[in-house]
Formats: sequence, structure tokens, C-alpha cells
Amino acid sequence: MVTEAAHKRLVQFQIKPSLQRIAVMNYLLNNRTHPTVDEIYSHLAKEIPTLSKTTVYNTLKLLVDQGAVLLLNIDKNTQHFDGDVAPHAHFRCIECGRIVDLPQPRVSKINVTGVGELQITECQVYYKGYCADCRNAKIQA
Amino acid sequence: MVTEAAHKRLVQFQIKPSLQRIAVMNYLLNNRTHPTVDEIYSHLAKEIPTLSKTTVYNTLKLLVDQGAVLLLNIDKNTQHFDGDVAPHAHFRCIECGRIVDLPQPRVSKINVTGVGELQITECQVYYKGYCADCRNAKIQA
DNA sequence: CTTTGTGCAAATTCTTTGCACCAAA
DNA sequence: TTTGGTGCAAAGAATTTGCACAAAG
Repeated sequence: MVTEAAHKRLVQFQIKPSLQRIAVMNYLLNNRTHPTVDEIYSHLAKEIPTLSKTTVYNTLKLLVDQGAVLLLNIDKNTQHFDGDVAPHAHFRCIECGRIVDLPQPRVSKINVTGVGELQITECQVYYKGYCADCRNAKIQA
Repeated sequence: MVTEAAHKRLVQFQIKPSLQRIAVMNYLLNNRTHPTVDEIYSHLAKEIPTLSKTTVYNTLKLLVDQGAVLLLNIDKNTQHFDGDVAPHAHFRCIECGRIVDLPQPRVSKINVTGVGELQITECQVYYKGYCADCRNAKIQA
């Protein structure tokens, strides 16, 4: 498997590249579906049978803390993760739950005046609604 | 206590105005701090000793489903609720956790082209960073 | 009555923690 | 050998569910 990019990303964010960490990072880089902990674990467990969900949690926490990965709270129940840390918005379909990226250019890491001086370090824009598939399904029904 | 506004809001969104529902809605209208279920429950339990947390959950779910209240997922662990359903952004301080409103004008309920046709029904913008107080505290430390 | 709301307790789910073992430097 | 990573099992926390009782029409 090709894991150079994952390895590089880890090193870049000062994370020691263990087998498991590379696997998680690699999964996130190759699967831009904003997977949950469970999805990541389920897939990787096939390749790494000894893998523990705790390790996936540990690794994701580390990745998020170091800024190598984005944590999305768009879903009420579960955390979703995004290997793309560049500024962009998200859209979540109310019907099927899929989360897609929106290439929305927007400001980030800026100072906003108003309620005192807020030092913005992160900005996440969440849209919800119906994706094309579900919308069509609704119309036909 | 003044609860006309709360009562009106419930009726407006076709929710039968029970004592508990009015109390929850009223609390949200008078406390723009984006409280959690627990905060709402704790405060209301003083006025209504028989109040159950389940009822608070039930009520909030109903309010959110009917669109009378906004559910925020800005916080990883807990749900926050907002009685202000008009479009606006939120800022959450990384340090103290407080969530404040940002009077940010933005588009909502629009159609976006790109990943098929997305029918947007809701948009939440989340900023994170340091509020004035915590920023000052950091500087002095 | 009949329907709807309330609230207790138990169950569920996601996530974290404590601790022991393993691996690399 | 010392540090850091992994993984199992248990704990924890937020939320949901099942069900019985109470209230309103």
C-alpha cells in the first residue's frame, strides 16, 4: 500500500509514525467521506487484526490535537473526521447522512471585533439539507 | 413570571403549551447563553421540583424538531440550545467554553450547485478560539 | 373515556480511563 | 532499561427508551 503521504503528514505535524498511526492517517487521506471512529476502526481492523478501538481513539485525538486532522461535530451522535485541513465548508444530507465538502472560500484565523476581541483559531461552516439523490427520491415518491 | 413570549412561540410552532414546555422555552428566550440540557434542567428544577430531565429532553427535541429552537453541536460533548432561530454565527472559547453569538449576516436556505444540487435548509457557522477574558488572562500569565 | 404529557428507571451508545504488556531507542 | 505506544476491560457521561401514572379535553 502507498502510505508515503500519510507518513509525511505525521512527521510534518510532529507525530511519531507508528504502524497504526500511519494506517489511520492513510485511511483519512484516501477516504474523503468524513468517516466516524467506527468506520475507521472497522476498515483498518481487516488489515491490522490486533487493532484496538482505543488505539483509533488515541490516534485520532492525537491527530486532531496536533492539527493534522479535522474533527467535525456536524452530526449530533458521532464525531466525524476529515483528513483535509484546508479551509472548507461541509454539507450533511438530512436524509442519508452523508457529508460532502463544499469548496467554499471563506475567512479563517482572523480577529473579529464585537463581543470583546475574539481570537479566531478555527472556523467550521455546517450546512444541512438534502443531497441530489435524496431530493430526487423525494420528488419521485 | 413573564411567559407570554414563550407561550406565543410555542403556539406559533404548533406546540401545545404545557407548563414544562413554557418553562423550557421561556428559559431559552431569557438566557441567551446557549445552555445545555443540564443547565436548563438544573435551573428549572428549582421552580418545578417535580420536573424530570427526560421531560427536558423530550421538550427540547420537540422544540428543535418544530424549528422553535436551534440545536448547536459546536461542543463535542454536549448539546447546546439557542432560542434565537434567526441566522447568526457562533463563537466558542477554547478556554472557558462559553458560546457567544456573532451577528454575522450570511446566506441560508439557498441552493448550491457543485456536488449535485444541494437543497440547503440549515446553516451553522462555528468559530472557535479565545474570548477577550481568556486571551487577556493568557497574556498576563 | 381517550389522548397526550410527564417522569422514573433501565438501557444504549459513544468515549475515556486505568493498567498491563509490548516495542523501539 | 527506559520511554512511549498499544490494547483489553471497566468506567463514565450524555442521551434514549419502555412503561406507568397523571392531566387535559
